Amino acid sequence: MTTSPSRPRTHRQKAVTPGTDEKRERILKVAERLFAAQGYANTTMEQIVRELEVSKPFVYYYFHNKQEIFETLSWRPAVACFTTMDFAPDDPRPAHVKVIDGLERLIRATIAHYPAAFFAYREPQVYRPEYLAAQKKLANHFYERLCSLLEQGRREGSFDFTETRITAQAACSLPGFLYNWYRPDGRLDPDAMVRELSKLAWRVIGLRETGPG
Amino acid sequence: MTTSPSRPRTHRQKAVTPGTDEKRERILKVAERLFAAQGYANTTMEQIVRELEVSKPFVYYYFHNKQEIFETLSWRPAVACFTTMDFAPDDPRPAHVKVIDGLERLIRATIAHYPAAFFAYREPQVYRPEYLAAQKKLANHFYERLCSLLEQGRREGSFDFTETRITAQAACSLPGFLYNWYRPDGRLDPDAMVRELSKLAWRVIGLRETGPG
DNA sequence: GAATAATTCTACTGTCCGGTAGAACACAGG
DNA sequence: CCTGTGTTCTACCGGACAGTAGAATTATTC
Repeated sequence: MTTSPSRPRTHRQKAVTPGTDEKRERILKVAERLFAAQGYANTTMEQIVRELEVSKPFVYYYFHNKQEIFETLSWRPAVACFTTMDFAPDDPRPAHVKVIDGLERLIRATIAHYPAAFFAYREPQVYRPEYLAAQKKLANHFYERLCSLLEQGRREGSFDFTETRITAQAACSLPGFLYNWYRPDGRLDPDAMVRELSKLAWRVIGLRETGPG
Repeated sequence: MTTSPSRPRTHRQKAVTPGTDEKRERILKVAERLFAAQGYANTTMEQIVRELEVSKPFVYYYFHNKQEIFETLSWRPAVACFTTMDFAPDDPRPAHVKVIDGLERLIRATIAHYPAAFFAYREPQVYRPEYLAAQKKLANHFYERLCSLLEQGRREGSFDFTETRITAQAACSLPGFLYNWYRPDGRLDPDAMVRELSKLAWRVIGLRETGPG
């Protein structure tokens, strides 16, 4: 589940001329900044091409439409964030260690993918149903893993909570709500922010300071 | 600070004929539902008047424009939520009790004003600068109170945290991020949800189970 | 260097939608 | 009823904007 649920590719993308990826990335970079600052509807293709100093058909040659740009931008953060509770089948660590690790990875991934990581939270109505379905699948997968690990950790005496699902959602609210106050140029550097927020997220799940083992 | 930073009133609103408020509320109710489901840009005045079974000038008689409807809907929740850390000057309770109470009130107010309470989080780019300034003033006021109380409580040994501002933001992320997963018709009734979330928010600020006093 | 394909352009179109002009209607006071 | 004011209507406008037609240009292949 690392490929985007994108539209069927036309002949154009079949021939992957060197430079195509770079041009797509250049478009995406500008679009990301504008979408983040103004929202989807208030960002016009006109603005995007003006900042790129190209014409509209240039962009439409690399993307089918505005929506595809937005979905492309949104997909990578979604995958990065919602796979942070995936662990190797032979990972021997106990559940509570995995949760601690996973939450920190979630927070790190969220900050690493600023600001596109928040697009889906802010404007879910922009996406096609197919995209939303794929994203929901990722999210369900994530929360099932997390809840399962949480209950395992609770049985082992490492966590303390009553409502599993709500506790999971609450812990993930910390990174999820970041877009509302986090600024990359803030006082704390990203690493310090990740550590700080992780500690707070661990409290939500009732992590005992002195767990077993 | 309980009046909206709205446009100067025209002659029309001066004559408050009985029934005017009801009609405004009726419009607001429909608009709130549509804005929540589809976002601001995807909701058309056409849709709003169709659901109301009136004509466009009917709505434009009670509101200057679409934006004013959105701002009106957003303002009441903003006031309700951002005044939850205000306490009477002679309130004798210790800081940690005020914070506990305030956080619970914040969560209750957020849920009570579902879904309009989340409009500003999702589409801040919709508002006029004047509105945003007024809202920011409310928010600053709120966080100053909260941070002040947090540090007071920490000095008294009731809380445990290092970064005041981040801790405050993290605690408020729980209600703030609710729009992403809370559904009013969910398993828990609103009261139970408020209690549950409050307990989790208290953990974020390092509330000691057995505080002094 | 001719032929073909890929890339990028200028200039345009069609649609959607917020908002309005101006008429019609309702209703109060006299 | 007549007059003025408040309310609601039908019908329309103008602008913004996503997306495209078709030509021009550049790269590639033989």
